[in-house]
Amino acid sequence: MRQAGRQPAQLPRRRRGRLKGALSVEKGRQIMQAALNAFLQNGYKGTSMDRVATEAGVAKQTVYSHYRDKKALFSALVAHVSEKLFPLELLTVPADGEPGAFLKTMARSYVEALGTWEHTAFNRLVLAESPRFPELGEIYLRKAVEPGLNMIISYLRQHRELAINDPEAAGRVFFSALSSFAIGQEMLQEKHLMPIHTDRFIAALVQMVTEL
Amino acid sequence: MRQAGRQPAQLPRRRRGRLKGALSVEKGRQIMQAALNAFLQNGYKGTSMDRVATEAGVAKQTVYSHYRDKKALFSALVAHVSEKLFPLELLTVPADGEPGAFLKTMARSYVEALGTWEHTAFNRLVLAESPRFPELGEIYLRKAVEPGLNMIISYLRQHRELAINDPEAAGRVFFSALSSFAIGQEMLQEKHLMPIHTDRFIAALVQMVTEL
DNA sequence: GTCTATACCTAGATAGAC
DNA sequence: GTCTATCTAGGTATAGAC
Repeated sequence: MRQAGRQPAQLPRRRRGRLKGALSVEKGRQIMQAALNAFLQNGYKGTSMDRVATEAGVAKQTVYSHYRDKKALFSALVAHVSEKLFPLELLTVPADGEPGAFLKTMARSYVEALGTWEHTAFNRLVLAESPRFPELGEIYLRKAVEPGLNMIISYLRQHRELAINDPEAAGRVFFSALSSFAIGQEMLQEKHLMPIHTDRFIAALVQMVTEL
Repeated sequence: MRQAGRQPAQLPRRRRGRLKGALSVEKGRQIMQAALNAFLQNGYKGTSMDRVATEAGVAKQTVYSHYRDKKALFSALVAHVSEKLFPLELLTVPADGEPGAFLKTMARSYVEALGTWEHTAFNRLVLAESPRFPELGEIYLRKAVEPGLNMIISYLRQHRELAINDPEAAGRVFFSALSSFAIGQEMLQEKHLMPIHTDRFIAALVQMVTEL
């Protein structure tokens, strides 16, 4: 009797469940996309839940039905970005080839990847909010920094002909220089204020590493 | 007649002006100090004028009598910090000495200077707010980056025995690596998550520059 | 210049109908 | 789950007395 009220097998009116919730997954994506734009553009404090809801084209309460509060939305976004934004394809080490050429190619694609708007904005967000969200820094290091760093270190270690006596430290120097270059050029607009061509920077860096 | 109302020569009641405004300069310092702590700790949006006033031990309106609005206070703070925080003493080039030793010493003091809490917080603030306050990035580059960069470039250029064919690019690499190291270790807490000893990093970097 | 008090708004988060 | 409407706290900035 009571159970009949649920009409478990009848499927009235529409075929296949999620009658009103049919848009749920889609709205979830809209919310995440809106949050992405908003947080990357305006930072954590500068982003309001109102704005996220409006830009996602949903009511604010819908955002709150997907995420407990603002912090939860932000955490979900960080996890999402960390998954999507750092493709590890370019970290594959080719079987052979001249080290200088490989390092230049690798450096160029790294700088290019870091130079996109999304990467720049995300890096900015991580640096800005890491004291308030300590897990941010760790996620960033583990997902974005460490893989590339380990790759370059193992590469330098394998190529004995480079005669590098501390590959780990050398790898860090290499990686640090590239990061700082990309960050400076994009985040601080050095590209306009004190520009230097990417190829020239990379050439100098690679020369230092290879011609020890 | 009308002018007599101003009592220009009489000095009634107390000697030498600023009767109630006697604390004005002192309060100004308190406000700037409070603003410094607040902005460096919590960022622009995260800092309220209420909090600045409270921590300065003055009324909010007093803050507004010193600065037109929040943006003006922030700008004044940036100018203040840029003046105070970057001592150029350590940028003096010694007459002679072995290049490797000099570069190591210079790198060490640079990293040490960047490693203080105030520098870290200020760097964070600049990176976080530069899209909303474009002048921030420029001030930072002109005051904090360019002097040191120019020093190292001219040093590398003068020491022909290092056989560096592009001193400007090499200087940038040197500086970038140091900045990124300092930023990573402090701002992202790499010192805890993927630590490397400063001396080891610097040794590798200097070796790259000197043993081309 | 400095204070107390307040106007006005936007923020995050919730209530209740559907 | 989704919407409209609303609560409450805290934000920037101002008014007016002293």
